[in-house]
Amino acid sequence: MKKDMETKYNPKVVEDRLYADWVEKGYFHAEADENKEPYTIMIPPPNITGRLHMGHALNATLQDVLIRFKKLQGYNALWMPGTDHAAIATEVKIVEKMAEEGLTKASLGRDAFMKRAWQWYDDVGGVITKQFRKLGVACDWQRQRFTMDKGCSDAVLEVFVKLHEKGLIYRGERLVNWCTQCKTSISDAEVEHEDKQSGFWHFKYPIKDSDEYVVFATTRPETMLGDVAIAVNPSDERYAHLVGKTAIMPILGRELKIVADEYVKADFGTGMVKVTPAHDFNDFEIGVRHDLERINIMNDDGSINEAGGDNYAGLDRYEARKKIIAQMDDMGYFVRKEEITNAVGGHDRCGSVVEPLNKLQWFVKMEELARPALDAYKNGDLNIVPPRFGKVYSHWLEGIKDWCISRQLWWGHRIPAYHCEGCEHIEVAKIAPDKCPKCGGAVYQDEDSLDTWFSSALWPFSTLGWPEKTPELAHFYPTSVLVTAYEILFFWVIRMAFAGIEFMGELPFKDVLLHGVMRDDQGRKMSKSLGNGIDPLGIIEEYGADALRFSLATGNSPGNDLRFYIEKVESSRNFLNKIWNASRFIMMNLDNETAEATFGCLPSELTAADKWIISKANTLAKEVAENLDKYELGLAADKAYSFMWDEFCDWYIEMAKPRLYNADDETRLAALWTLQHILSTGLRLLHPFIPFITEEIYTSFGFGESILLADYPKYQDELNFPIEEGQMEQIKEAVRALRNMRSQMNVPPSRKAQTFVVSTNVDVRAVFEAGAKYIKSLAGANEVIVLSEKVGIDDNAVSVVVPSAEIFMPLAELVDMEKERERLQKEIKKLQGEVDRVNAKLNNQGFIAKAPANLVEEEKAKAAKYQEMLQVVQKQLEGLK
RNA sequence: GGGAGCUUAGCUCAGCUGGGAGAGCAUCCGCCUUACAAGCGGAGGGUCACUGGUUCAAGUCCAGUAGUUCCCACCA
Repeated sequence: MKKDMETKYNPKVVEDRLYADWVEKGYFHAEADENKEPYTIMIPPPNITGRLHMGHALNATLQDVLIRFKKLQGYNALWMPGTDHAAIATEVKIVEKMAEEGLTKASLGRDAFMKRAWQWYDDVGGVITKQFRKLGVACDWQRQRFTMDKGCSDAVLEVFVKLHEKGLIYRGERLVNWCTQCKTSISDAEVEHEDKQSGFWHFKYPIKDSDEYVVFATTRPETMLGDVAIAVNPSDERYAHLVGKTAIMPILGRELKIVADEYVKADFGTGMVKVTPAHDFNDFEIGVRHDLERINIMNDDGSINEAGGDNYAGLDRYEARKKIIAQMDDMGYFVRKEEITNAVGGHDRCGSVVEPLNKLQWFVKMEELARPALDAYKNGDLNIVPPRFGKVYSHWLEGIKDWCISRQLWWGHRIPAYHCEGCEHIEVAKIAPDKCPKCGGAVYQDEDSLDTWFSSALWPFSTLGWPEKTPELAHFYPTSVLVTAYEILFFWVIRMAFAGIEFMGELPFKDVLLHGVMRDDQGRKMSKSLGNGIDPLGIIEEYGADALRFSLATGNSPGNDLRFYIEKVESSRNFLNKIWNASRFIMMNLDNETAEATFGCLPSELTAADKWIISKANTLAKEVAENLDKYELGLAADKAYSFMWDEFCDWYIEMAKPRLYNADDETRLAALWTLQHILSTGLRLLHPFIPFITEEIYTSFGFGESILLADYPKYQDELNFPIEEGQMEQIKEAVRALRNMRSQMNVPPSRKAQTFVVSTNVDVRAVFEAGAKYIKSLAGANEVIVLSEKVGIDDNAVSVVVPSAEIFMPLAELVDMEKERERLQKEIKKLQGEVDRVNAKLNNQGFIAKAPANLVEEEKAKAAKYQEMLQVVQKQLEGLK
């Protein structure tokens, strides 16, 4: 059992070995078992194109803390891992790679492209999950899934067909957000609006058979090629006479209806709006109301098509813009240019400006699906942490528009719709029909694929086997908590919520824990484009996964962004080393015999110090578990940290030393027992945060086969020792006071002195008799004499006061009486401050009358205590004079 | 145009249901005390952005102001 331990903890030699061991022993694997209570987390599946970044590290750490915590608590804990096919992101990468070889999608063809894409998946799709393992995540890798694997794809088909049957999926011509670079439609959630400085060009169009003009302004002059009308507000008297007349778009000579529509604001701009139904969402609506033609003037790549006329066809949209301005100017129809800032939509993947284009696309009707997801939140069935994001959730659902789910991509789930070549019929089915069920004509599958979030929305149940009724699905669904960044709320959380309700009949998770995004040390969001990301793998290489994890889990609260500081990792590393060395110390003092002897149950000869630390650990266990259950991971970690370092290492271990070093001490075994008990408790409490080092130490001591098989510490009444806690606090206070005094008086640590404790209280004297050894070892006393009155003590001894006792340390030759007076005066000032503050409270009639009785009593006790201490110090000062 | 967050020690941040302001890092002083110098002991440092309100009591609850960050939004 006894092992030699290095003076410094070296994660490198530990982490990979332990992780392989955990996986091999199947500790992360969970089977459906109706006799156990499940605890389930579905990982937010990382993109297969991705590389591990700090955001993953944060996200994974939080989930791992929760999973390990619940596992130790005895739950049947399942953390389901997997990856996302990331339709656009992946396809873009593959296309880029192909371009290097001079290939294009068109030249390769769909089948060959897909073959290539799957090859790429086989080659690199597993990289990200390998990287996750370095973090120590307790994922059930046997159950790893991929959004495009057979099961998940079946679920996608099932959902598509079912929603279609219910009439919730439809195909229609609508304006969609179109990325001219990726040449696909994208959803509203994928558009990022950014305020940009933009030209605001004013033009006039002549009115037919009149010498009047309509004057309007636009930020996108190229869309004038698609103008079909001019609109004014119906109540705008200035233009009432124009309604019904016809304006002329001079470049194309097209006739434009002048219509009245409420959408137009009379007091903005000129009060006249050009209407381009095929290229603007509002104009589209106006067009519907007034039955206007939709003239599409743009190709998929953003260039102008033949509808724009011979002079413009083929020109890029921005070239066309310049040319139109110039031509309108030449023709005398340009009025002026202003500058305004307006929100320009860009594609969140490639950044290029999104064009609203009129396209035939597939949509999910959202209203009916959104309502129950909204109700679930309003009923309180969905607990969002922190709660403020609940408003964001409900606001988004309330204003939700139909979801454009078709993408003009090949990498993804191809839409299970089959078009008849003969009639107009479209057959939606899981299995491709041989021929058209209507007319018997040949059919071909729809070319489009689905938005990547369509499959992610099903993740909580598709990964458990749905639509099959598997035991896993019955046992592990709904999941316990979803942990993700608040950025993903719209994309994913909301869609999982309504998909879960629709297909499983209940929400896919009870709690949603939202965390912030990672920022660099200057507060900038870590991003690829800024190049300010810090590689978690590099940090792990240098400091270990535990240090990284601990630094991510502490000092942070849900929903708040987190700055990455290497100093914080270092301080976490130092903490690990502290635990390591404390363990090493205990190990050094154990031999085979004592280890065996101290292994049993609670020994009867526990001292006050033992009971004090046992009691503290007992309370800690309760608090840490409570914090974790409330997702206060940072608080939980902080508490465990300060207990292990400040209480256990700095006080208890130091107190145990004299007992350990004295072979004759009859409480020696009790100390060894307590050291191990506390160490074991602390390791188990900390294990969710720092799994590797805790496992390494736990097994080195032979506490068990694996800490993963251990029980989480539980609060036990019989381990609660309030009296001993009070006694030890008194000893600690005396030690602190003496140390403080010695430091202020510049007494070298090597200078030991006789120490007298004087108290009229017999119980207090007993406490100090028992605690004498601690005052000796911790406060530089070579002898401690406990007295009931001050006799036989050098008048020039320096003194400190603690509640109910006075302590003297004769340091004659070292003491500067002037300094001592100053010190005592300072002490008096401090105590006087306390007395004043407490008295102010007690003199407040409102406080006495309305504050809780126990609080008033406490304050009274404090008043008495400080008053007494103050008098004692004052007497000491007088004694010096 | 809506909505939300943040403002606490030099820096980065905690502070749960209101009851004597905390941590880490940094700074200063003293220590190679046989687990650990990635350490030990001690110290300094904050009118908790501002104003008002509720309360016996406010960093904490409410209202407003300022600065700052973010999200949503079709003002051409």
